[in-house]
Amino acid sequence: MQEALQPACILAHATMAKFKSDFLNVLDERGFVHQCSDFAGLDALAGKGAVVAYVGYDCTAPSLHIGHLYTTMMLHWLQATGAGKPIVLMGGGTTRVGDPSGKDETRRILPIEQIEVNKASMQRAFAKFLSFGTRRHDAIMADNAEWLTKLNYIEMLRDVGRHFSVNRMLTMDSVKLRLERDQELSFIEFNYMVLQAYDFVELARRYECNLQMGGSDQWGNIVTGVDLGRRMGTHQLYALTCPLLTTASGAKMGKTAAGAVWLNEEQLSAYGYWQFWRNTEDADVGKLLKIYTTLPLGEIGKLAALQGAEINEAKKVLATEATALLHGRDKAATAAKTAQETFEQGTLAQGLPAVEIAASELASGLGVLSAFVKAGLVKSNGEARRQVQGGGLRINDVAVSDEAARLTPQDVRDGVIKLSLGRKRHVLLKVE
RNA sequence: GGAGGGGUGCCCGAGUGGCUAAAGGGGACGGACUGUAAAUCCGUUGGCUUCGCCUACGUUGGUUCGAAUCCAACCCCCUCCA
Repeated sequence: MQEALQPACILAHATMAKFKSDFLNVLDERGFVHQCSDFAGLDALAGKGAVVAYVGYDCTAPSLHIGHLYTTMMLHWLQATGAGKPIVLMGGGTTRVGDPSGKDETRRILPIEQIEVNKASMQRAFAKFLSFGTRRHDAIMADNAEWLTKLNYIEMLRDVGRHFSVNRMLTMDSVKLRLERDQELSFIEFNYMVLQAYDFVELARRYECNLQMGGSDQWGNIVTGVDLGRRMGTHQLYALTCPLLTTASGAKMGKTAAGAVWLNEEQLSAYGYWQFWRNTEDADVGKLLKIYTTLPLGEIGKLAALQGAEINEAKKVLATEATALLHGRDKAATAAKTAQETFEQGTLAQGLPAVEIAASELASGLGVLSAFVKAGLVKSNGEARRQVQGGGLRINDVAVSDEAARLTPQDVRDGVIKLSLGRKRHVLLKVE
């Protein structure tokens, strides 16, 4: 991962390609490849445009986040390089069971209604990155609830269960870790990999799917599916995983003060999304440009090579390009403009997130503490009070020193009052 | 079913009757320094109408002037035995 950031390596691809197919070359050069069950075999399929690849997404939240987007971009390149057909598999069935991979604790079992709500809401983002339809390489969407919920237990055990060795399952990382740490692994979770393996076979039969992609923590589950396919007589199946994404300083990618970096606008505004990318660490810019934008590698190489403060330009490109892919060029440009006005010119940007308040509320004098709570910048008056003591709150760019102060109509500038927490987080109070 | 160990704040983890809104660490947030970066240093980290009050140490009761700390019952987890 680190080496991939060196300009020399980025340029290397121009002279000698590692694979025959554009698909694998692009994935490899852009940092999507961790492990593959058979590079040569997959390369040949890709070369013929005969790959049918799926990625499964469990419906555990109301929106996709940038962790999911990593693998969605693999499907994107599958389509973009003409290597094959993407299948988005919604885990309407598997989410009812819960994947233990990479988790220390048993996942809360979600109510079915919740899963359905999440599924509907998560699905929306895919169309931004994949083109769906009925032609050969058009993406399709499937839901494993369709077949998993109809399974009959005894039949399942006889047809599928007999191909699984418990001895081997116990050696898989997802299981082994729990056992070694004396952590509970319930039977329902233990069955997750069986269902995921079966999904692969089912997709192979229904749609001639021949490749499953996923994060490196899915390797065990995926190759179990490849194996099951062989035993159950499908065509040859392949496994391909991408590396675990961490920031250069070792933290998990994709967390902000407000939680995960969501793709749906209801969870995170286009401006908030832009800001996330703008605030990445220097050392990650090249890596993220390759994964989350579709800019040509040559251009990325130049941007990532910028030194010192100049790398900020690369971060702006990253933010705008990544936001444009998801929310469109216009919203990305607006977010960039809002950021420029706010941070570079220090002027009042109307594009900042806004919260409405009634004029009457202001007329009678609104306490600063509750104003910040209303704006959603702090959770309680107590937190606001502490932030005042630490010098973290500003009104119209002037630090708040008196926690008993009140906002009045005199504080309104151009119809709004600008509240800030720290240097970066701003909310406008819009007077109705 | 029997014996033992354990359940503490976002997480880990100290704490065996008042000095405990609870040590220490992690994480998170804020400040300083910067480049809306990293690293570093400093501060904050239950709620409220904040010199005070309220709610908190698995649950429910009890002892006591006073309990996270003692007692009882119950729930859950772990280990060994059956």
